[in-house]
Amino acid sequence: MPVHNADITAIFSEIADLLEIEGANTFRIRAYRNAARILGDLPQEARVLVERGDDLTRLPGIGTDLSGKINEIITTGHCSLLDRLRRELPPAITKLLKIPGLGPKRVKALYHDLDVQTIEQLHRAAQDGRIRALHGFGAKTEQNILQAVQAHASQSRRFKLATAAQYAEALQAFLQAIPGVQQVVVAGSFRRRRETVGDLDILVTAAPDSAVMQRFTAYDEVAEVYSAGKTRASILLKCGMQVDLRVVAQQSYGAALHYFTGSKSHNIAIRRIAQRLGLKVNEYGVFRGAKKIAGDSEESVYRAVGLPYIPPELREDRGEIEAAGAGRLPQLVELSELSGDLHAHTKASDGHDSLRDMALAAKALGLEYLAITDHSRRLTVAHGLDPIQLAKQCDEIDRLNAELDGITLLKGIEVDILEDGGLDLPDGVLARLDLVVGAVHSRFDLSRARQTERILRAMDHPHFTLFAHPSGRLLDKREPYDVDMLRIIRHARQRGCYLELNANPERLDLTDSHCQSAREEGVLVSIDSDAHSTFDFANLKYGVGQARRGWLGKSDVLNTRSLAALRKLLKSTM
DNA sequence: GCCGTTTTCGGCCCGACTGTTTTCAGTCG
Repeated sequence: MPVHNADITAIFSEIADLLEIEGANTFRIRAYRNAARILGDLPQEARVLVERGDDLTRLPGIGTDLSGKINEIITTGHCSLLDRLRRELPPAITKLLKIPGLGPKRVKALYHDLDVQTIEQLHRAAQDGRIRALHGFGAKTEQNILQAVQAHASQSRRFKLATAAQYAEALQAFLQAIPGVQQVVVAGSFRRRRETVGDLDILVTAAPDSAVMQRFTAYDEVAEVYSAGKTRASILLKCGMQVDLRVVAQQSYGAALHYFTGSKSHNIAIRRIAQRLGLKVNEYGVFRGAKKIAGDSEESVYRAVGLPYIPPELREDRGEIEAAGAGRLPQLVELSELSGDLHAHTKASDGHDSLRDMALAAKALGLEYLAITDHSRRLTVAHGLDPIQLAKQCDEIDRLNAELDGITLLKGIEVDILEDGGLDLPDGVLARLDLVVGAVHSRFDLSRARQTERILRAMDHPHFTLFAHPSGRLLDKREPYDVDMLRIIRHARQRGCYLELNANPERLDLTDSHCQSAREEGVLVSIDSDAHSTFDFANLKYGVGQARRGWLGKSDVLNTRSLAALRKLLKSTM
């Protein structure tokens, strides 16, 4: 079995957990966590880098020791340090760290004094009242552990961005209406537009005498209050989502927003730079000694550490700080820059609205063109179109285009890519279309080699334009199929075709890192709604968020082109 | 364990809240 980066990440994370329980040097532990993160974010397999003879110590945070361990893992599939740690500590003990309120010190005490090794044993010890007797523990802590263990089974889920948005917007409106409240911003991974969010982080600026904390903890959707102080509170909503609220004075708005937006590793990197400059960054501002020199705006925070403003979507410590320092930050694409949408359905297949209604809705959004791409015949559950039905739809589009002003419908199809890489409709039929969107809707289980071959062959088809929802994943429901995405991206480059970034919040497919790869390889990405009703065009904003996370600028996105420019590009691929 | 415009040692991001203890350790974000 080849070793993937995810395997190395898992090993380093477990080492960090076990070292922490052992009471090792905290900076050594941090080095392993840092390395796990670096491997997790790496766009290429470390195995490939090693095979190519690359020096892994070029990666910041990887020194000779960790580089050696990565080599050991790739070669043997094991890490001797982890093997040793597992002999010294019970294997299930790191699971205890997942219980909120339990950190390494408490886990160590529970193990040494009560021989608690598993969550089941922890549950029993708490029920029996044995925990309260330990030094440093008490009745309240024992009670909290018991509750946390019981909640643990039902929790630890992440919410899709669009789901989180519903709760976030309601809470934002609620908080904004409280007297004394000035600004309310949903920060955290929500503001960074991650595809899923674990909790909501809300920043409020308010007058010192505002009742925002009392009102927040009394919000009628609150199931539990975890903590509530003067400036920070943490609650659980009835839907199972945790919300953290932070209140600061208006003059700290920028510093607090920066701090609360994260990511954690981005913030750490910024604080490190500040430190080298003799500055201190916290949520109240940027300080030289006791003197505050910045913090009213995020721009001022970045300026103080010698950097231009970095958009939230890029703040993952994946090279954005270096790019900002070198003046190489991309100008990220905006929703308003989309000129059209190249993937939409009507009630001819599995959509809900007519051609005309879809066209008018797209026009109302300010789009210049909309490609109609209903399913092809093989997808019977979606009432896919056969050649005759498709020809009829093309005639209808011609009639509508003659009639409608300000919006142009493009003739397309979302054609099934068959198991052997063929397309579900004959060449002669596809030739009449403006674009052909190919998609995989079956046989998700093929091996990596066969699935990749299948898609490459489909792209070789003379009329193939755009590869839809390239990984096939459904967030929380279906894993992506196994493909060599880099090969697909490079093949698209050779063939002159394009990749879709499907904006449906269930998909958000391409991933951010594959968007980055597409950009680096010079393959344009089309941000499409995959709308099945007029309402679904609203999802384009999630696609744009994902594109921004993938460093895409206007010029990297196919459907920022005007209709005339798009037609030229489409013609050159045919 | 990593790193260097303080460079091979001595640092390593910073603050809030809780519970236990009574001045602070542990945990979390």
